Amino acid sequence: MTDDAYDDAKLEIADAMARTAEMYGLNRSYGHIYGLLYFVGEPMSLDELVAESGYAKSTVSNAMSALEPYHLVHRQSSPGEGRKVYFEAETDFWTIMQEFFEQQGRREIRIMTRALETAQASLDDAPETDRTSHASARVAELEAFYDQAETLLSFFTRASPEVLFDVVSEVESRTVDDEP
Amino acid sequence: MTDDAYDDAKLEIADAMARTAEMYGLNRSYGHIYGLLYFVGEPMSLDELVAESGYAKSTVSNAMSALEPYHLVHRQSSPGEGRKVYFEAETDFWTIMQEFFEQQGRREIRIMTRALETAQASLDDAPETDRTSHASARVAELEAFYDQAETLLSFFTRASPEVLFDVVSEVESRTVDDEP
DNA sequence: GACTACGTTCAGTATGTTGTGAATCTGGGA
DNA sequence: TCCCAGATTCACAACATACTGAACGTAGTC
Repeated sequence: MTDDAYDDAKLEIADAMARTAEMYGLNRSYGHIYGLLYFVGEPMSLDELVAESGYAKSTVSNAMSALEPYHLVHRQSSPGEGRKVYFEAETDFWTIMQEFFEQQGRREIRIMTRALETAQASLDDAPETDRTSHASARVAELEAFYDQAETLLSFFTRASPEVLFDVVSEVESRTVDDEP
Repeated sequence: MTDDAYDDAKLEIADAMARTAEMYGLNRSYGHIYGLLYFVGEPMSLDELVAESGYAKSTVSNAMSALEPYHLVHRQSSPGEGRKVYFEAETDFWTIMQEFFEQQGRREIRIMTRALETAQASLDDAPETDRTSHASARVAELEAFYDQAETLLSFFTRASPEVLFDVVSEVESRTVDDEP
């Protein structure tokens, strides 16, 4: 039971990470590999990860390349060990989350605002009818929404967790005070 | 140029929605169809959506079934029109977003906390070694993170946009005051 | 400068997803 | 009750993604 209990725990975490990764649009198995790396806690080489995970080396290599841009893993090469690289799991989940939502949010905002500008321009060119003015209103609504979204996004991706918690507990107590 | 400009705008929006949907893990074409419905602004039947989008009826039907749980579309059946149903796009993006993150966030928290409990139990069963105590620490960190995450999630998915904006501008001005 | 130990890239297979038209089901009206 | 107009379900073809082992490239060592 000695190794097994440890391995059970490891696989439990890796599996949960796999499912979570999927929710974020990342590859299931990349989440699994990240979970192993996170659980073990110390830097591992590609070959160690292969042994640990059972995936092919190419898969693990691709996983690392995919996880790096999100800063979920860090690459470390130690001198005197040739080309060998070690990977370490990032453990600061707040930063990971903030970066993720920053990236995704910015992308969405960019896509939508560009489209909204173009659409607005088209509608302005068209002769005004019921349809076009209705559509213009919709476009304007969306523009307003994304303006607001950008403000909130900037705040939440820049604020420290401490500030966020202060704010929440403050507002929460404020609300309680307002109750009859 | 009359119809064309209107249609250009429509497709621009639909395409942006398609790409955005993809970012949320929803089917690209379902996002496209939602975009059309949103842009047109009035309820449409399946057949109208088929004509509008060019997709097969089964695709549109599946799209509606997929979008309904997120409350992105609403089904309306008017009496005296047989079985015919009309679909209307939800336009309140704040609520949509809040519901989405509520669903996703809860799911992630559930998956992770369950796994963390199980893992903790396994580790408690195992004889204490360097590995297990290290892993226990990791598990505890994650538990702490998800506890905090739950608090923030509850706040952001329940607060009205007005409250959120008040908070942001308040904190923002506070920060400015603190500058030298 | 050549060998070695590694990481990365590549082409192929296996698996999953998307969109379709035909078949099926079902509520409402006659 | 029997149709009919509509929605839903299904099996399938087209397409995309994931994982692999083998080939390749390359930094470091001798």
